[in-house]
Amino acid sequence: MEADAWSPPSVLLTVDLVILTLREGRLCVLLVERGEDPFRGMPALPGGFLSHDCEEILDAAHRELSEETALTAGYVHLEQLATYGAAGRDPRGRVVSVAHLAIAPGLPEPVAGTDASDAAWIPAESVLSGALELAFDHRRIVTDGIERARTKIESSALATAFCGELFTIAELQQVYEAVWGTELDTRNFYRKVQAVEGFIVPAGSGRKTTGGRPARLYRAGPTTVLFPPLSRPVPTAAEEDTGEKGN
Amino acid sequence: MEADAWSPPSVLLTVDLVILTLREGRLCVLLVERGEDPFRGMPALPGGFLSHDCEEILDAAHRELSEETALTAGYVHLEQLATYGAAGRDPRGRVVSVAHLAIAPGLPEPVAGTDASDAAWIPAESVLSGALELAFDHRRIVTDGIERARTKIESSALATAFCGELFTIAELQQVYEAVWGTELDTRNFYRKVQAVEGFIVPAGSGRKTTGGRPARLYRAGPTTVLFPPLSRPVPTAAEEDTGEKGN
DNA sequence: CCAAAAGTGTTGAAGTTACACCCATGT
DNA sequence: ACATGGGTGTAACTTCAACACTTTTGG
Repeated sequence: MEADAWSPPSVLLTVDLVILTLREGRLCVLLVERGEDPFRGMPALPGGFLSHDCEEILDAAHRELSEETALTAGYVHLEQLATYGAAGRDPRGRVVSVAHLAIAPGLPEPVAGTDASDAAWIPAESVLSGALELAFDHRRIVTDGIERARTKIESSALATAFCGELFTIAELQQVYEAVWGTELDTRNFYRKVQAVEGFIVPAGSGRKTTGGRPARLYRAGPTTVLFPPLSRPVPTAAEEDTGEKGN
Repeated sequence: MEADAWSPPSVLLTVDLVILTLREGRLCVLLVERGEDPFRGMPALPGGFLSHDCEEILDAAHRELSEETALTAGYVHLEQLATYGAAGRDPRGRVVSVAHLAIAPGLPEPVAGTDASDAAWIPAESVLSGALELAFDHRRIVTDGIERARTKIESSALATAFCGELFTIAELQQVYEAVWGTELDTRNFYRKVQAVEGFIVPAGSGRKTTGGRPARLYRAGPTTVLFPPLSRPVPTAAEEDTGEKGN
């Protein structure tokens, strides 16, 4: 844009993934232990450089996702989160990272990663509270990702991405409770969710497991925008610890 | 992350700006006519490459903003929007753009840009409707930026960024009506806005201009999150033209 | 006095919360 | 039968849209 002889600086581009899931009713994020030199041995988000010159950013995120989890790509929600490019964030030089948010149904396996030295599901609160130190600016990225999820499940069908193909309303409620860190009234939730046209649609039969009356099964419906939205309960007074309510 | 000899591909990084304002009650976006070769002569978003190796992305956005508008930097809202990096989006090579959203109070001057060949405020609907063809993927970026503004004024104090330091409630209402493309009830809006603690705070005296009872003046308050939110009226039936309601 | 815009009161409809209650299954 | 969780009804309360009405200015 200035003189002809001037040439613009180039940067290295990475994608990082905030992969969220529910394990035993708790919101968890996938972290890997870094095997390479900057921040070696420290937990970090899965991610990496673009693999070749013309790889699409979203494709790169999908590639990293399948490298880190054994997920049949169709059933995972993946969206761009934000871009982090502070000059000093990576000691190797100017590295700009396009962070993505992925939501996966609860994988039973702890996921022994193909690529990374070690991968593990870490409870979100461990990261939010600052108890666990992450490499680079990854704590900030996780915080932003969780905040995105928290606001987005209010008005979009994102919460169903935490469930498998078939789920009960109680399971869906657990998603909301885990992500928001609140408790909801089972009976009101039941109707509120069903009142949203096309959010969830019934599937055939019921199942029981938990030892009461068997619950009906649903699958995600065509609706992506929830109306009316499921609004997060207001924090009644001074209750703002690390995401959990006064326990 | 793979072999030691492999070196990751690098990309060129630009920032692009979706600068929104209100002019005569209409939502407008600032576009420049490109003077350089790719898409020369076509309208495009203001923006450009990072100026030097270690320039912060947000700083670059601020720099482009002040190059294009004569705004006293303190009074402009600026936030990251999203990153666009499709492989074929720029014929010059792999150029990744971090788009930003800026909200400015209505500038009276048509802004003869310092840097660009020509700059003009274009009504948002001209871009949304597709009537005007933009360079690169800039139409998409403008669409995303407007959508962001539309949803964000519901639950954040962003709308005040469209007004000057002092404004009347009627002026604030015009912001909502222009951005959403709907009409609102003056009297309900009046109370709803004041019911949000710390959203707007009164300033000294009143002014009249429009020839009725003079209105009280307000300034933006400390609150950034609006509770309860100002919810966008539901589209009653089949009314979804290009952002305007059936006129 | 009249027009025009600011600001206030009120009412009926709709939504939300809280909780009592019934239903269907395993043991 | 009874414990356990699924699902239904409903009354009290809150919020909201709609619109009549009063206030304050300029001409």
